[in-house]
Amino acid sequence: MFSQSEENYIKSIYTLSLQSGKSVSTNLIADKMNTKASSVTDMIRKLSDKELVNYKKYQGVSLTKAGQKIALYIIRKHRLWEVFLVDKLDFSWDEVHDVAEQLEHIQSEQLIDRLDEMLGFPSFDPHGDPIPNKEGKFKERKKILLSELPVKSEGVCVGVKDSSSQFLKFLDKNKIALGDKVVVVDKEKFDDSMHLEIEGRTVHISQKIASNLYLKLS
Amino acid sequence: MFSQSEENYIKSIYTLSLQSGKSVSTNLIADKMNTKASSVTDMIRKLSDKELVNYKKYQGVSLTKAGQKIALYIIRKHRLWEVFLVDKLDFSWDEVHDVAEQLEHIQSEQLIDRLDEMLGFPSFDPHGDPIPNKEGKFKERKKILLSELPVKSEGVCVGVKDSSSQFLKFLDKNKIALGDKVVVVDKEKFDDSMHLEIEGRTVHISQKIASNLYLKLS
DNA sequence: TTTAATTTTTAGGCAAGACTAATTATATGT
DNA sequence: ACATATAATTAGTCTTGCCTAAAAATTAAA
Repeated sequence: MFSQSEENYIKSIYTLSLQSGKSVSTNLIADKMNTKASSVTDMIRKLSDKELVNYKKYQGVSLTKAGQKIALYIIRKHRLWEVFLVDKLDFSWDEVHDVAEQLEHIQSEQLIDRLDEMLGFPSFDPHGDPIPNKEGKFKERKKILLSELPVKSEGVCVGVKDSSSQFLKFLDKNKIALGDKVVVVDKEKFDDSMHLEIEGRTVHISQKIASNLYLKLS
Repeated sequence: MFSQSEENYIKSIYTLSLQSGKSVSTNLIADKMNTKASSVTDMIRKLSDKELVNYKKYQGVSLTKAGQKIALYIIRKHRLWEVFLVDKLDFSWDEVHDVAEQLEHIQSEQLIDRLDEMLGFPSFDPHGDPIPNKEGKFKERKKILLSELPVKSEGVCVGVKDSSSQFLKFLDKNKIALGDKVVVVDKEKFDDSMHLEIEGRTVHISQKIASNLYLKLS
């Protein structure tokens, strides 16, 4: 139906749109995709011809309804494969991205439906990101960055903002996992680092860590 | 490492070599791959530069040791995915080929190792074809075409020669599956059709069917 | 063995997707 | 408002993988 390259552009435009809210610039896409602005312009014109993006020269792009539908389906596939790799093949959450990036392009609706079923129709992937259902709908969980929490408050770890291998490995090393209960014991005024109690243990983390961990209030 | 197209050529050359025994002609490859002889020549020169095939102009091609290793790894991946689809996702054996054709190109040794483990290190795929292990070794089962069996002999169904959807669906419809015990009750001199007893049931099949079913003697 | 038929290779081209360099719009600062 | 900086687009090229048509090599037939 669509080439891998087209799918990758659509996915990138989707995630960049989410972050910025409005239409996305050529350079931003080029940066994200490690390619050049001119290549982006080429592809955008192609996607525009197929009516997957709204595009006026020099005005940035946004996905059409059709484009969004495709984006959500690719994301669905990516995240389901991540769950599969972690739950069924014992990958750790920092190892799944590159493989899922390949698997997300496999074309077989039956495969994805069955996989979904086998995994018990999961709503979130191993990083806490929501998985669109067959209709493209998903429930965004009400979550807040740990760094935003005041002293004495508590919550449960439900996701990561940065899902780079470095960050995930750091969390593993410090035994911080999704589902863990977190209490904010104290905050340092000087560097905004935080003293926490995680599943009973005392932990001290930097502001940078705190601003990449999502909690749900409990 | 190698493009999908390169991998597909390598796989085709491998299977055609098995059948013919000797080096494979350009036209044969073109036929199998639904492409043109000139395209085959192009690709063969490319593979020859990478020392994956032995090639002298007008003399056909054969795989080098390196090429064989790659072929076996692709076949390993293809057949493991077929087992996965049938055993874990309840695909029927006539539905798996196209999806496995895509999945076989996913690059992740870890993925394949874990998949292999999850499936219990299977030795044969759903059609009875052997699965190479991590080192590329596999045991070819001693098997014989049902059509070669004399009256009164018996065996167990272990594989199919033709694995087209039509043939597999025919077998399903007639409740003939791998593992079934088969007794040759009688043979018609006129059309070489056979009267069988399969798992207790009486079945009458044409010569064409019999010459596409592999049995192991029991 | 010499010709005819077949197979294979070469030559030249096309589309997708990328790139560099040059050009044109838009945005910014004074 | 105007010059300049930045961003986006166009023009032209490259590689991969495919194609058609023509030429060359091999094989088969008389």
